[in-house]
This record gives sequence, structure tokens and C-alpha cells, in this order.
Amino acid sequence: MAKPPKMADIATAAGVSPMTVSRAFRQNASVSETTREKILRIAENMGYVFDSTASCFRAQRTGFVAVTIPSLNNGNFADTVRGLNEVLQPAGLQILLGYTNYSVEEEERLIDQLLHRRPEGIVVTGGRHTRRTRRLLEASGIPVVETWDLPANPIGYAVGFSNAKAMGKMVEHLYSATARRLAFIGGDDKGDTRGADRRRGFLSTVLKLGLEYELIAVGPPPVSMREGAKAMAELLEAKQPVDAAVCVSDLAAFGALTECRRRGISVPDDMMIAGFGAFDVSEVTVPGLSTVDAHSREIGEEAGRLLAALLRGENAAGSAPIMSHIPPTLKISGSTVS
Amino acid sequence: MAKPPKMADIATAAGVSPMTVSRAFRQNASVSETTREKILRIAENMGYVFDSTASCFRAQRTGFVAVTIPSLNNGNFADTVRGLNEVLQPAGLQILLGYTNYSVEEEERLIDQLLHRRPEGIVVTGGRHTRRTRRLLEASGIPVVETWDLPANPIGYAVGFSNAKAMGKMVEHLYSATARRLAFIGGDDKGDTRGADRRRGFLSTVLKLGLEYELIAVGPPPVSMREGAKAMAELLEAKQPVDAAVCVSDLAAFGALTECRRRGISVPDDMMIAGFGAFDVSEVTVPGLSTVDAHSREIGEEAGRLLAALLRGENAAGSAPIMSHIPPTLKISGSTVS
DNA sequence: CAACGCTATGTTAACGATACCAACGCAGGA
DNA sequence: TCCTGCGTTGGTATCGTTAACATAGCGTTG
Repeated sequence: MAKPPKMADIATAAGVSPMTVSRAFRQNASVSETTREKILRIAENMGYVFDSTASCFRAQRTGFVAVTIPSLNNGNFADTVRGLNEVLQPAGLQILLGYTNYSVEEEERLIDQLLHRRPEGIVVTGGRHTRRTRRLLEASGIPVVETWDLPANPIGYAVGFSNAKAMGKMVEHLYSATARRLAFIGGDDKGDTRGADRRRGFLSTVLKLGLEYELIAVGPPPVSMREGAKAMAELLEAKQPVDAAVCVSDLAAFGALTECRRRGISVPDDMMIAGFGAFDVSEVTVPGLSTVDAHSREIGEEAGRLLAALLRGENAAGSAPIMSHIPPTLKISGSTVS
Repeated sequence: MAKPPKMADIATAAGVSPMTVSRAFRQNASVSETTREKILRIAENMGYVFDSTASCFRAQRTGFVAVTIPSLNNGNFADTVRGLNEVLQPAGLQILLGYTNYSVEEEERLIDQLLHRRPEGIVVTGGRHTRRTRRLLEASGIPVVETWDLPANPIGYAVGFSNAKAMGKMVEHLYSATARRLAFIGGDDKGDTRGADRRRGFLSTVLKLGLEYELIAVGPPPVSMREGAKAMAELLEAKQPVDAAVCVSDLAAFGALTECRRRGISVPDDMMIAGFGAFDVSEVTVPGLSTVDAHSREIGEEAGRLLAALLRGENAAGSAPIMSHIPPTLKISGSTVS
């Protein structure tokens, strides 16, 4: 036989109907244990490979969950995907991953394409999308989970937190640590809506506290370590020095910290530095980096649990909350207090 | 109409046959431009969503490429996936990603499952697998690309380099920089075959050069920054101090560097430190981290190009080499030379 | 002007699994 | 003995699309 065997071939070899073979490959199907073992043995011997393509098509269930993130090259999103996978994999769900590259237009293209694959659920990053994206998602008829944000008007479910408020808390901490003139180091607003929200939180809080401030935009997201260093260099060479730099992410903060060290600027005495994201690096720098732990992985786990429950058919109960708040934690370390 | 529309519904609405609708959704099908536009317009209005599930099933082409990596939480592998995606996405191929968690048994389970989805090609990390994995891959009938290694006996194609030789070059560099007693900081051999290869390269080269050495295994991979710091602490407190530490990855190296700084040990004068992987962090530390740039992203791009060409049907020519060598680059910086 | 080639479209029959319903055998109670 | 209930197995139709082949229309050419 040149062609690879199909279920019917296994059925013939085992002397049963194709239907029984089909059942033997499923978890909760009523087949006698002896028959199942015999079928599986024969299938293995004949080199049979189950065809999910046909199965998904006929059963109208793909076992796919579509996931879009801005970039894989960011430990936070990678952690969220890890958390998702840890929950979805055991539930028999396969992630279809796509990268938006911090662009809502790219996100639209991506989601349009991913929906063709008939996912049973979709997890997107952030709460801001193009109008067509929103329409596509609403019309898809599958559970939609927005993460890393708590949109005012969610499409379906949301798992996240307020980036603005989280950043506000960090500013308040710096204020209490005697900072009076603060800088925000971030990327361009365009695209990175979380970065924009953090900036907004920074701004509203410094204004509320009546502090002086400065905003530095280094370019398109993501902001790299090197760009953080450059931004700090700019700050240090300015006429009006600041006493604290709040960074859109730990990567930028690490770059800024390194630049201070290179120039012999004492952190936190001459310059406080705060990051965002609780990346691994924040725990190893000297001094340690004060940061906001958004609990990236738990966001993924929670979104995964939510989806898994919904796909098990627990949506009818309406027990799952629309919005799931994962409160961020302020992690204070040596870069803001001595 | 409660049910979502299918091609036949669009065909009826447009007054053409389903076949013509099918052709309208493809790139290189012979449909008049006016008919195509009309069909696409009607489809958009009716909220039609193309069903790849059925299409893949009937056409016996899924457009999937399966990819297994040890962990997403590693910038190098994330870069390789990024490179892959950059090439495969435009070719209309969708990546199915799986994580082996540095375990060949987990890899077997994963590959078995991924093959059910009928991918058209598969990219795996490393060249060591269980016997059954190898058998499954060989029997799959699809192109297999092993990456991050150049196995002596490849399954199909390979895109990578010799981890052992690359590490050997780093040892030679340290030797020329006057290091005479070297330590290797890595994880357990079990599972992380690339780490094991690097250790092997370290060992054979120090022996060849007649140097003294020490091997430190900190635990299961991946080795974190903190574990690197702990390992360095151990080295510094030992009776027999070393003058250089070679780390299995930049993350460990960064931790080691930080520990030296914390204790006021001068790098590179009192201790040279070398990493592996050219992670972002290596460029921002003070001093900069000497490392091996494996060109993670290019490995992915090359593997992607190879697969895309094979799937376009260019395999007949036999023009593609079985082994594609991506030579690593030594990036020397302040952590090993002053 | 017949024969040809080319493009645009239609017709039919699958791709390989499973949902759905029916039926069979067997144990246990009336 | 017959009937009921349960666990196991089989038969049939079908999921939505496209490969393969057929055909209609139309301009070209010797």
C-alpha cells in the first residue's frame, strides 16, 4: 500500500467498523478496553497517523485558540503565552500564534486570517482595535478575551489591569521617596497602546501632585535597552536635570541605569529609576530595579482558564465575570530607595 | 438565515457557481476581475468567512508548519521563531508552535500530536531525539529541518552550527587573553543538548591547551541570571580561584558579572566572563559581555527559506543543501579584554 | 471560414472523519 | 419466560471546499 492508511484500513485490519476505530482514538467513547487496545496496536503497527484535519472538519471543532501578541521578543508577552499554553495544552487546545508588531492595522490583517482557521476562542493583547477588527471579532461568534488591559467597552471578556493606574502608583511611590522633577521615557504613542496608557498615568499623576516633568519619546516600540541608555544620556546632559526617570519598561530602565553607572551618577541618590514589567533583569541589576509586576504569566493562565471553561460549555451559567482584574504589584528595590 | 453563510450561499447571491466563488478567493485562479470583485463584495456584505478547515481538508494542504522549541522564555529561540515567521507568513504558511521544555520525551509527545494536524513541514530544535521521534519524523513524509545544531546523521535538513566548536573558539580567545584557569557555568546535561555540546567544546579545548578547569552545574536548564550569580559566588569563595568563567548563556554570564560587581571584583582584570547567545543584555552591561552570536534569527530565516522553497516544489532539483551552516561570530567586549 | 488556442465558467465527485440513530447481546428483575 | 436497561458496535449521511474534467465563448490565423 503506497498511500498512508486511513481509519477504514485500520477497521478492515481489525475486523471492526470505522466508527469503532474512531471511538478507540477518543477519550470518553464507549469502546471495550480489549477492542481499543487491539485497534491502537494495529494502528501503531500500520503506521497510522490520526488526521485531525478531517476530524476537525467533520466535528466542526478545531481545538484551536487564536492568540495575537505585539511581539515574541518581549519576555512579558512570552510569559503570557506560556501561561496560556500551560492551561490550554492539557485541555487539548492548540494555540495559533500571531504577531501584530505593535500595529492595529497588522492586527486586523492577522485576526482576519486567523479566523479562517475556525478557532474556538481568541485572545488578543490590549483593548484598542480598528473598527473592522472589532466587527470581525463580534461577528465571529466565539469567545474573545482581551488581555493586558481592562477596556471601558470590552468586546467579550477581559483579563488585565489598568496600565495608567499602575504607573500612577509608581509615580506616587517616587514622590514619597522625595522625587520632585520626573521624566517619562517611552516610545511613540502610535501602536503601543499600553505604553500610551502608562504615559497617561504618569502624566495625570505628576499633574495631580503638582510635580515638574518631562516626556521623552525615543521612537517606535518596543523601546530597547540601548534606547533607554540614550534617553538617560539626554536627560543627564539637559540643563534642567530631573531626579527620577520612569520608564515604559524594564528594558529601557536597565539601559538608563547602565548609562548612569557609566557616568558615575549615583542611583538612587542622584537619580531614581523605575521600570515596568518585572522582567528577570530587574532582579539582578545593582541596585535592583523598582518595577511594576503585571503578573504576565497569570494573565495568560487566567485567560486560558476562562476560555477552557467557556469551551467546556460553562458559559451558560454566566458564572465567569466579564472582567477579570489581575492587580499589578509594585516591586520596590534599590533603584528608587536607598 | 441563522447559520453563517457558506460558499454556496455566496454563489447563489452572486449568480455564479460555487466553484467560481472558490476561485475568487484564490490568488492565481482564472476569474475575470469584474466577477471576482463582485463576489468579494457580496461575500464581505454577507459576513462570509472563508473556511480553511474545509479547504485544507479537501485540498490536502494545510499550510501549517510545525515548530518545536525548548522554551519561549529564551530570547534566542524567540528570535529563531521570529525569523521563521517572517519568511513563512508571506508564503501563506502558519506556524504551529510547541514547547518541549528541554525534554526529549516531551518533544516526542509534542511531535506526535503536531503531526496529527498534517503540517507540510516541521522545524525542530537540536539534533538529538528519542528513537520514536526520529521514526515518526522519517515516516511523516514531510521535510524536516533540525536547527541550532549540525547533527552527524540528520533526519532531513539541518540549519545550524557546532555548539562545541563555537565554545572552543571562545576558550581559545580567553587563553590568548591570558586566562589560565577556567570555569564552565552551565546547567545539567540532561535535556539541554546544546548546553551539553557547549560544555563538551569547553572541556576538549581546555584539555587541548593544557589548562586547569572547573565545571559547575547549577541545575536543570534554562540557567537563569540568578543561578549565574550564585555560581559565581561559589567560584569566588572557593580556595582555588579561577581567572575566567565561561557561561552556557548570556543570562548566566550577566548574573555572574553582577555578582562580581557586587563584591567589587574587577572584570576583566580579576575575572574574565564570557557568555553565549548575544542576547540584548550583552550589549548594555558594563563592561560589555563577550559572547558568541549564533545568529538566532538568521537560523530561523534560513530554515524558513529552505522550507518555503521545498514546499514550492523546488525539492526535485536537489539544489538545497542538506546542511546549512550558519557560522557563529565571536563578539569580544570588555568582560574579557581591557 | 474552419480549426485552433485561450480564458472564464460549470458539473461531479470526492477528501477522511464523525454525528446521529439503530441494533445487538447480555444481565437482572418481574 | 419475557421485558427492560445498559454498554458496545454498526450503517448512513454529511461537514464545506476544491481537483479534475468538461464546456461555452471568442478572438486569431493560415
